[in-house]
Amino acid sequence: MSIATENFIKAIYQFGKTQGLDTKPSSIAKKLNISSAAATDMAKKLADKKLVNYQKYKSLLLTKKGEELAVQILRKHRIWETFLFKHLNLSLHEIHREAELLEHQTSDFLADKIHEHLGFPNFDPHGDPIPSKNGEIIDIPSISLSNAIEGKLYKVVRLQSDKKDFFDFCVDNQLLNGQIIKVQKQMESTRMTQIEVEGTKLLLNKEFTNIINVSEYEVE
Amino acid sequence: MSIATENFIKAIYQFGKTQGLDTKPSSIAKKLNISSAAATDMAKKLADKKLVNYQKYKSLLLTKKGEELAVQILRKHRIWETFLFKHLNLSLHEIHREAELLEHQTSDFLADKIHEHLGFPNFDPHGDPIPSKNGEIIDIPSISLSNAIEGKLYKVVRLQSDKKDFFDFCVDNQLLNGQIIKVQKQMESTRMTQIEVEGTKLLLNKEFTNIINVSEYEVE
DNA sequence: ATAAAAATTTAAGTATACTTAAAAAAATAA
DNA sequence: TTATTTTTTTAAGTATACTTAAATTTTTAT
Repeated sequence: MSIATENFIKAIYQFGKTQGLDTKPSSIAKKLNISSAAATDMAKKLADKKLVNYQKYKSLLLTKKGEELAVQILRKHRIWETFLFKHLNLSLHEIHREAELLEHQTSDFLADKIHEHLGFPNFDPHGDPIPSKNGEIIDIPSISLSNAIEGKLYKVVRLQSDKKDFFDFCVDNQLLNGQIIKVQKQMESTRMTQIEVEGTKLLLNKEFTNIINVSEYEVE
Repeated sequence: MSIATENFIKAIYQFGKTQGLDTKPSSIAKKLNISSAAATDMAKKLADKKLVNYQKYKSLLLTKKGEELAVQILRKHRIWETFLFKHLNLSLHEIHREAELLEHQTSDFLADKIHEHLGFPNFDPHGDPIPSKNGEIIDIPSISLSNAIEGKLYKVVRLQSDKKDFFDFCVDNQLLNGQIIKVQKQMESTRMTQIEVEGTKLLLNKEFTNIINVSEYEVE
């Protein structure tokens, strides 16, 4: 499978499955920086290969085969991220950038070796689950910080972004995986969220809160 | 630079520089499992990009720019090999296979990080030098085992092959980098070499001795 | 419901990286 | 030295992965 194909399949999977976004060819095109025409073209080719169900003017759907492929690419991506973070001390932003390249040239054999070397982790440094060899994905229920309830305590469980600015801000403000935070105010009109992290007040806009996933924190 | 381009440039470099072999398009084609026509085609394109000097019916020569590119790919290859050998315990055969893929998707940034993590080694597990960032290559003078002199002691300094059978044989017989061996007989007619390794006599044909490089061992 | 706007697809064309088959040049052998 | 063999190149064609521009379909707004 070519790199272009893998990235296309991956984009459909991520938009559809994990982000609940539209998977029309044009949406995928935007994500991959190619023209809509190129995306339609690719969609048809992938339909020939039974990786995608394609119907004119409709959203793209992965077949079972297509989804299995996507999950294995994701597995390699997240194994690399975990490795680069733990052993080479790269930042959350850097690991994504490098894993994005390496994932396409990683044999199943090598992915398994690295996973073993890491001690078979189930989550990557972003808090995203590492799919198993047979494609199982552990789901830790979490909600977007933008939907959290005022006054409650939450634990940060996922930081889903590939933007350097975002990660720099998170690191600077201790907004990292596992961190306990308190949601102080959800401001409906401005769609901003006020939280408290280690005694510091932070006012976050929706761009940020959409990307931070949290789970309710039960005080023992 | 595409993967095809990188592999082409690398093949010219290795045939010409380190193996003293012919670098006509057809030789490169054989190595890369493509047709001669495709190789001629590629040679012209690389000439346009000033990576190769191309003259009809002549051997291919890398320009300065082409050689610099080849050396940096080699650097990434050997950094990966060293890493996969040291940290993931892959065999000499496996590291080559995986590095062959990873080298093309490795940023300069990542290569440097891995190199640093390894403690800036100068040689890979095959005994081949890791080029520096500015392209310098340490040359340890060595000769092919096929040219070694009867009765003398030698140290194995390089195992240059990418074949599993070869490495399995070397491992089984302690023919590894750093190993001290004694050359007992060079048989002119059959072109075989008899050596002694840790008390065991081995009779090696030219296919093997060509690939094993040794340097004279001075007894203290 | 229909016209205008927006999105999507089709069509035509390009670059890369190949293929096979033919033509041309170089190497070799009588 | 000339003919034959071998090698290399050229020519024509294919698949992938794109592009822009035109045509078509869908969506939205009135």
